Amino acid sequence: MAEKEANSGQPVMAVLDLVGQKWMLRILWELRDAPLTFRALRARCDNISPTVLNQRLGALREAGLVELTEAGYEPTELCRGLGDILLQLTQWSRMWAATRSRGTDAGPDTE
Amino acid sequence: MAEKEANSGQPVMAVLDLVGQKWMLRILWELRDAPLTFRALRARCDNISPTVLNQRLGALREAGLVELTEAGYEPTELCRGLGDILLQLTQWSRMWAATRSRGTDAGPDTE
DNA sequence: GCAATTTGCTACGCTTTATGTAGCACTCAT
DNA sequence: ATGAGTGCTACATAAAGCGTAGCAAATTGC
Repeated sequence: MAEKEANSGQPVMAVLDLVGQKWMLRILWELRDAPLTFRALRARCDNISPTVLNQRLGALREAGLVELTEAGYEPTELCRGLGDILLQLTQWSRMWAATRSRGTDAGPDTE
Repeated sequence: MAEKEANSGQPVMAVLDLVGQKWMLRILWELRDAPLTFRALRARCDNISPTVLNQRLGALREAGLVELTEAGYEPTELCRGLGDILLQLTQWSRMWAATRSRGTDAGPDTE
């Protein structure tokens, strides 16, 4: 089916707006495995500024994608599908990196 | 923790850095179907500033994900897998939007 | 009780990035 | 030559992010 709807109002636009923000994908990706405390998550995210981290987490919580439990911040069940997509992104990135290194010879591959 | 500063060298980190930039996902998403000229792409992206658009396109071209042909900017074959992932993101976003719209008052979370 | 530690999170000054308008150099059709 | 299209740049302004410091609350140990 052809998607010819107007861009405005489309769900994907909201998602792109949300997830397209800086650090957003990284945050979700870091939470993919286990819950992390605010500080641990911050440390994983290259010591992102706590101001921004809190803004992002606020947006994610409001979007119902992340929640703060006793164990720390963790993705909700609703976020699971998004996590799968991020996993595919990870897999694709390996292929992409391999193709890249063939062209520019960026060096050894750690994974 | 399994990985630490080795994150910096992981392919997925490079991808997250690249596509995690503002407008990046949107640009790739707008190019999903047909090639677009610089100006058309700009118009689709809510009239993004040409400065930023050019920066992003430069990064995408350098990454081998987008190229400028006679028809305009279009994703490369290498970008195809990424496009599929974005398509899944689109599908997921519909489910997400649906859950959101009926979940505003049906949430067990009370604050 | 009291101090030390850890939690989520905020304040604030500074730097980086994005915005928006205008316009350049070029190509092509008229 | 003129006009309209192209990709792209300059520049001043506004917004966003950064990084350090620190707060209030909860927990732990003594």
